[in-house]
Amino acid sequence: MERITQTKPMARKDQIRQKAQALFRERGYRATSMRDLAETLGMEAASLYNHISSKEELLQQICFAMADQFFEAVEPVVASPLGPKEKLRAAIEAHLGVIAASADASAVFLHEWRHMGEPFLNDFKLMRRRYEKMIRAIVEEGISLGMFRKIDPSLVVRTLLSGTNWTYESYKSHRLQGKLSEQEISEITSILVEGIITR
Amino acid sequence: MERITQTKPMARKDQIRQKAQALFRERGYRATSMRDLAETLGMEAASLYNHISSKEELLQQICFAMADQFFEAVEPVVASPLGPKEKLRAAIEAHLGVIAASADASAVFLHEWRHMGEPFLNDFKLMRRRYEKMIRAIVEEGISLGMFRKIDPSLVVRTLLSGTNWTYESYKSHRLQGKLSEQEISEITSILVEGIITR
DNA sequence: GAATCAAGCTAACGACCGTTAGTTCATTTC
DNA sequence: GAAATGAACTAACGGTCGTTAGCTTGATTC
Repeated sequence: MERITQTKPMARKDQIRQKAQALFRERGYRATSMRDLAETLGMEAASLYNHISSKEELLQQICFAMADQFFEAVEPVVASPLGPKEKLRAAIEAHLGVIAASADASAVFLHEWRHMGEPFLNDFKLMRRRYEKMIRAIVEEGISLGMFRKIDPSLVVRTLLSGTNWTYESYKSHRLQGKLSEQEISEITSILVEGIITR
Repeated sequence: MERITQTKPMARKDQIRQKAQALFRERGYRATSMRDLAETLGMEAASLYNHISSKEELLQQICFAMADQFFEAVEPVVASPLGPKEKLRAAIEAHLGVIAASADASAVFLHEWRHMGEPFLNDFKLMRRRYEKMIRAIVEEGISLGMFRKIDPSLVVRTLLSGTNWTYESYKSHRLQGKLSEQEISEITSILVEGIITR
């Protein structure tokens, strides 16, 4: 029988990562100690190092895994044949969908990335610039077709993305409370997109 | 001759507060040590305690001073006789003006408040709720007059405020670079407000 | 010119930090 | 059943943290 690699071996590490996401989100990376993290997992701090190699590795994996998720959700939208208005709307809904699917990790991605060391920090900044550039391209196309108002596209993109960045607050880990409905996600998108459409 | 109280005595403490704002913003509260702060001021960490009583006192004063500034800027707008649309626009421009005037402290206000201890933390949360309620009243009035789209007002307010919260990034301390112009502030406001107006 | 005082200094405290070393023990593998 | 492995443990390391105590010094006050 062939070996099915890493079905159970990964389980414990994933538990650690999940708790780390929750704690890094709630208290911040620097204010979360390895002893705190271990305690929520019912183990000693030193035991964590059977599964991970450092605290910062946890942060890196959380941040870059989320980056991948955002790209995987938005890139297909950008490549689609939609018009600028529908494309921008779909891109923002995709962005919001990723946050909704991984609220804890998204909060870490949005606020704790700066505590990574080099060279990861620089990689992260470059990645984020690439992400904004991708969305900016939609805005620029919309402007050149006269469908969007003539406003500095990078200013527009920052305002759009920033306007979505509170939404993870609606998803307290493990709880149903406050979860945003499909309609609410659609409304947030609408507020942001309608603001830049020519009338 | 009458004593003019605290013209120079406050100078050093204000220097400390200003450097603390810059460091707390750049590195985060927990990642900034009192020794870091002292070094940027050319003194030893212990000497700071001739002027302040604790690290957390610095954070509290920064956060609550900014809260005062936001209220002082926006409350007159709310009390004014403007219609909902103009009132909301003026409120957001006032909010952006406060951020522009104190970028470092605004960044701390927006991101580092959670590191305050009780009871200050709870006071802060109540204050913020009051601020959002104040702006929500404008939105609710606009909706009831049919001038704004029928969208959950607290969702609207969170999106509006969140959409402004990236702007401090344009103001690197002590540098002219990237400063937002009056027109850009007006454009950001326009994006956000136009998105909720009925058409 | 003596006294006061603001504002710096050095030294150090106890607490906590991330991490390593070495051990134990149950489970899995051959 | 012996050997190997995974995953936990205890103990401890060197470092940094916020903060305090006590001292020095130069300027100000009376």
